[in-house]
Amino acid sequence: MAASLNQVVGGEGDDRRAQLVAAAFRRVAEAGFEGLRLRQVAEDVGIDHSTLHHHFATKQDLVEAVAAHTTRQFWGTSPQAPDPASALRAHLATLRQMIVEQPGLFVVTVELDLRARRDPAVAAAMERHESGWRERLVEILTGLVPDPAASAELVIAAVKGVRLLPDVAGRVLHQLGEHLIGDGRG
Amino acid sequence: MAASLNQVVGGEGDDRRAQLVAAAFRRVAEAGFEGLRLRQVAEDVGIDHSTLHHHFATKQDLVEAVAAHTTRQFWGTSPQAPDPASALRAHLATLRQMIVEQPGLFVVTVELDLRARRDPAVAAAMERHESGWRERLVEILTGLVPDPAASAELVIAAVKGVRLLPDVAGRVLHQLGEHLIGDGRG
Amino acid sequence: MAASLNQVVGGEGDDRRAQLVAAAFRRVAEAGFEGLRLRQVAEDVGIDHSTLHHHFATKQDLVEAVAAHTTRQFWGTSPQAPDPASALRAHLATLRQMIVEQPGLFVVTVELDLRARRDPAVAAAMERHESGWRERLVEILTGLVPDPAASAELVIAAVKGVRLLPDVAGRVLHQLGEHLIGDGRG
Amino acid sequence: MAASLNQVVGGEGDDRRAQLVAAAFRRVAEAGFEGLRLRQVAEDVGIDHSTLHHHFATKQDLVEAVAAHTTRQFWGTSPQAPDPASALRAHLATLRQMIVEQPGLFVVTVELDLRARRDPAVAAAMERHESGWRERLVEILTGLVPDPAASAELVIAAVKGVRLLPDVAGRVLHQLGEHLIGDGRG
DNA sequence: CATGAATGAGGGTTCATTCAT
DNA sequence: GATGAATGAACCCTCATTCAT
Repeated sequence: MAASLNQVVGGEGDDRRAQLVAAAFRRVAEAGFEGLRLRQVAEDVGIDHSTLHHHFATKQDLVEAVAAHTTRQFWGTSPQAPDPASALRAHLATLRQMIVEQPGLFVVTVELDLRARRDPAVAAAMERHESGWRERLVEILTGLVPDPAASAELVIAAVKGVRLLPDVAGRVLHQLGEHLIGDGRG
Repeated sequence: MAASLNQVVGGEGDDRRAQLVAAAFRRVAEAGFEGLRLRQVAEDVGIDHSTLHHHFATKQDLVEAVAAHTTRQFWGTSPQAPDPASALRAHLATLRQMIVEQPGLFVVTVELDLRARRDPAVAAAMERHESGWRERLVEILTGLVPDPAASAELVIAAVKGVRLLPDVAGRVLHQLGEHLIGDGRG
Repeated sequence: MAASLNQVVGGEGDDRRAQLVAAAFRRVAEAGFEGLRLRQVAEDVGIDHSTLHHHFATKQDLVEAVAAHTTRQFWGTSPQAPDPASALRAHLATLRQMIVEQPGLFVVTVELDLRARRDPAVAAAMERHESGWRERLVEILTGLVPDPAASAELVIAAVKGVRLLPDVAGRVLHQLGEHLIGDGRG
Repeated sequence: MAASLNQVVGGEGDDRRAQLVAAAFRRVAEAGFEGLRLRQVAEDVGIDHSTLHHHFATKQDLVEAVAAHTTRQFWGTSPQAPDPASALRAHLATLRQMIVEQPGLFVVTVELDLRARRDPAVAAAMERHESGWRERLVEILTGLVPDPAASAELVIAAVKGVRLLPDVAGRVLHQLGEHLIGDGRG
């Protein structure tokens, strides 16, 4: 009774693992993996730092959970669009909005891209994430541009290039979209 | 004369600094700032780790020197081109070649972009570097595209987005270039 | 009857204790008290490490149980011999056989001897064990050697000295036995 | 000047490594390898615990130094004797005296014997030590007993068996000596 | 300019133990 | 009796930095 009430009311005890991952994510967004300290993560959640090891045996485990948690935040909702052009516009608009509203998410993504170079587990997570994104883009771009695969790569590159710059993301992605859409007309 | 004299007489000290910066640069390229260890840098150069502090009082000083050394490697040679289109093509070709041939340079650049978020000195260096690049791009794009400033931003974004991917850099940058050049005609 | 009933009804708990002691004994034989981990012991038995504390409130309790379990393995069977000489030979042969066949038992004994220096409970257990052994030896040696007490001490020392060396145990104990038996004759 | 004076007067700065090994040795004698703590060792010497790592990169290095330091304390002086019998008596008397006067030395030896089972470096040190001892014993026993090799093994066993018992060491070793010497007469 | 000893803060990790369920 | 979350002390080790030589 008390337990179920606790779950319903507070929900705080929901999942310590999730809390820890969220806290770690926040720390990485602020200080990078370079500045990720297990003691701080535990403190953020309000538990002893040794208790963290009860949920994540090693720091690496937590890092991998952060990678999964980060990539999971993409493509939660897939908006349906009547035509390829508006689908692309919607896609880019969503990304621009995410870049503006959740800058930390993209900071962590860059951190993960960098870490992937020395961390096979993270590399696998990022490749899975990126290939999903690529497929989605190719799907959208098919029928809109002559070479969907190449254009998808261009879109990915442009987004990656403005990930850390909310101020220019809108302009750049809009321009890119119009370029691609206009291209189909030519 | 003065330069060569400088190298002969007291230049060894400066040489050491350059050696240390180069070694640190290499370490960052391999292991990130997260994996940068002063002891290793000193050992790479063949001096005691205490001696390193005679050349760089603090680790931060070395990091800033790495930032300067990194940005300095761009735009060493500015190829002259008869017309804007070939100037842009040359610019992108140069970048593609650098990405392929000096991947470490771009890894460090991403590391610096990330570190710039928490390190004002690095931030200043990167902004200086990037505004120089932007100006150069605007110069090239003027007369070629309707909105040189916006297109420069797009180019920068695309390059940043493929910095870590030598395999797709060529395709993406080529496609972008043709887009921009073709756009001017329409 | 009572015994079998005990096993059926409430004996499982006692079984668990025995299992835990046996597992702890094995761990000490392999890794020493230095490497004794309650979690591993519990895991070896197939229970949660918290549950172990229901059977042994503290690690010290388990250690003392291991000491008791270890000393209990000696002198289970007392072979009857027609004369003192063959009694001594049988005693030494039994020990040699145990050293060869159950090396772990003697490793733990050495561990216990060492721990006894800082652990009064273990010290008491070992003293009890050793005085029983000594009495038995004096009994055997009486009528065989001039100073049974001193010779018993010599036998104990020699056995302790080859406890960890199954390869030389046979030779050494045999030689010692013949020395003692021959001595009586002279 | 000050430095040489310091060396002459206090001698304390003589060798930090030696001081640390001595302190570690003392700790092992008291608390076993199980209770060896680098922080305490450093504190005993009066330096920060991190400084200890400047002299011994890892705990294992210190342990190996302790093993070397321990075995080095044996056979420092080799007393010359006119005949084998008195040579054996002198050898055993020396050992008995060491056991009585330096009990810690033998406690550490037992600890090392035990650790040798899981530590190849320590095992090598102990084997070297023991084979040296064995050779010396064989040399002494040759001409005194029929089977010097076997008797050497018996002596080693007996000594090992009384290492931890200063009270009985004298009696046991004396009896053993007379046994061996008397044996030659028969 | 170079060295090696020393520092101290802090890192991840381990482990026996406790407690609510 | 059994579990899993939590604790806190302690562990070995790392690293940038300082200082006397």
